Amino acid sequence: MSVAEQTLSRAGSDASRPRTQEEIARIVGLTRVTVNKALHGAADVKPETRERVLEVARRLGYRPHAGARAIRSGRFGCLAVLLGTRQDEERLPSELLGGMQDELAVDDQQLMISRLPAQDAADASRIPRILREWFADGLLIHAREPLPESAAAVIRDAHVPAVWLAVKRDADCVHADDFGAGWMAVEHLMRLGHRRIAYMDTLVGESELASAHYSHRDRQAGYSHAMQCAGIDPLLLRPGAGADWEQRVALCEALLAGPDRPTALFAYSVDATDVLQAAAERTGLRIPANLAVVTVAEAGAGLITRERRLRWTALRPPHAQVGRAAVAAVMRKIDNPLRPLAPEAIPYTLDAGQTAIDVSYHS
Amino acid sequence: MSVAEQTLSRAGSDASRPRTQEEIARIVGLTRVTVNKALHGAADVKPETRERVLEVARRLGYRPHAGARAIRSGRFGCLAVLLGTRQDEERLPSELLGGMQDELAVDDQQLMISRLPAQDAADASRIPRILREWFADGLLIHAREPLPESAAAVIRDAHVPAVWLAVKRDADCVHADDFGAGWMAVEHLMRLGHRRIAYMDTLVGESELASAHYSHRDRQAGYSHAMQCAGIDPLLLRPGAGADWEQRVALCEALLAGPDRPTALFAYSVDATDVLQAAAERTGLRIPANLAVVTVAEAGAGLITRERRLRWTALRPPHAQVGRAAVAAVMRKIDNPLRPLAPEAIPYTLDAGQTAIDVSYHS
DNA sequence: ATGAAAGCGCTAACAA
DNA sequence: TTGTTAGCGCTTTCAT
Repeated sequence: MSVAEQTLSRAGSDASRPRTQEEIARIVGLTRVTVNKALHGAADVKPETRERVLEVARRLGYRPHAGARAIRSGRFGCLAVLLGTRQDEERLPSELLGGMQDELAVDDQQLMISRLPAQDAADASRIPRILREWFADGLLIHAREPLPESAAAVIRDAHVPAVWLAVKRDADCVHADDFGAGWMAVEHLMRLGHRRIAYMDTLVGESELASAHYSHRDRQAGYSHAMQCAGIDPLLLRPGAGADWEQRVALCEALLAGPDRPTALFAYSVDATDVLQAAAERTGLRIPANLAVVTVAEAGAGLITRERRLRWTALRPPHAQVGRAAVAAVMRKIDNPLRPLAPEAIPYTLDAGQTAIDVSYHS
Repeated sequence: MSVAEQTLSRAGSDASRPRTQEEIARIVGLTRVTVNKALHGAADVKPETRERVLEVARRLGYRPHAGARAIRSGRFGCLAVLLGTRQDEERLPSELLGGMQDELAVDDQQLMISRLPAQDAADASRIPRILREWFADGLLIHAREPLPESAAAVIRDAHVPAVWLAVKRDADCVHADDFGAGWMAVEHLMRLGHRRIAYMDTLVGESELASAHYSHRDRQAGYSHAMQCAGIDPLLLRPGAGADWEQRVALCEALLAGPDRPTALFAYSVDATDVLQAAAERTGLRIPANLAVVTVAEAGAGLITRERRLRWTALRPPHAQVGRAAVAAVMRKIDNPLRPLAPEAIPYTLDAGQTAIDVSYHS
């Protein structure tokens, strides 16, 4: 197809058509090869020639074609995040994304985002292109629950270096250290002199625990381990998903009303602190004057408004670090695809906040 | 380079090496051409041959090389989101992402996510690859504030079809209808019989209004217009960014304590409702029994806990629709790059919630 | 029903 | 200092 024909067939779209080294070459009166060298700053191109080439390239808005590069180099310079379809999988915490971007920037890599089909897709056309085609050098899989078998199979068959996020596996995964979170919460509270420390998880009941996200088991395990190391019996509150608001508050209330009530509590999530706040109010207890509270919460979580706009004492999920580590892991896996990577557990960080004070200040 | 050498130089990485039609052809004993046809289900390939090809392709984990495709077709089948670096630009609301993905799925397109460099980057190497190379067919720019000039220039020079999100421009933009939001809030409250309706924006002061995000001006303008249409004077509360928490509450308190205090209030954001709640409590007013409140809030925003866990009466930002519309717009622009697209303003939706009741029920 | 030839844009090796 | 040749993986056109 001649240039004239090209221009004709894409009438009007001229400005946004990719310019090629060939085009530059024609204008400057050189060959593609010399143009290429000039663009790459090769030593054996006359400086003056180089200038002319760069000038024309700039004028034309020339940009190298990533597809052509990918063919030659064997690398796209691009990773892909694969999102699950459950609500907590579909949403990518912005700090996680930020952490990924930070690490990606180190190697000047790009990021694609793709979503797994909602229904278990036997229908091949609904599988995202990122899995059907060779488009990214590696995969970051963000799915807290096991993937539908069809999807898992496609990923296996694609033979792409992949690392899993927020999941515990034998290898090739990066996740937050939830056992450590439980331990840290107890450690912090014990340093403040607390001994009777309870643990509450309002999201997952005892019966669903085995099949729930690992963090529910691990935070509790970390908590229990720390308690037992101190020679104290764990005190677990797990209303279960079946319990409604009133039942949950009542259960919590019963705990707080008892004679040897806990002086401190570690909450799985802010969801639990809502229940706790309601129960505390009913029993006339105040946070933190009568009850120390440590929870797990994003930095953006609300204040505890009931009292005096206090900031929660909280363990912050290490989203950014998980993102960075995961990207770094895939990059390593791209260089050496066959070697399994040891799982990485990234520690939470403690925000001392204002809802856990020394037990000696309790009234 | 021979196949043997290739295998050697990438020793160990064999499983994750892209397989080519050439490889399939060698195994099946055909040419690339026939293999290609078979893979595309061409009519002139013997069904039995086709089967053999597909079988080998599956066994090898063959996936077409997106780069090669892009070269031939002139399309990557991929859009890119460009994020600004301010905090509210860097974070992509998950519903916005979801909406984009929904629309992208229609045309089986991929999505890349890239970030503009933090400092105004004269340093060309810090410009994201998505702008330096030809990698995406179109751009979605998510930047509430004007971009640094260097970045804007690069985008212009790249000659990529681009649509702007959450910004008002003469053309090629998709944003929420904030004027409409102001209007809707007043309309809803007036239907409930309210007349004395105040407006409060705690984030941006009078002096910064002109340079702030358009939504601050538009929501107020929509509110004011609706009030004036009803023949009522607008009642504006805009403490300004300089005011601290106490000053903001005090200002609000003064308003609520007055003799002809408003019976309803429209808040720019939940930030304002925090102030409002504090002021209401001090003046002994209850929401919604004595004061109707409409705010703008994400679906995930907290409940108003102070009273009885009520859900805010709120205008929901149409993130998903904005995402869909923006993607659809870029796709149109890719087909016809020169033609400017008329700006699209997507309406908010009202969640009736529980914090605005009929004025006749007020006590 | 199958294949030969050509070309997309880029680049490395090797002349000239 | 510049150019020739070749090839990456895929696809279209035109033989055979």
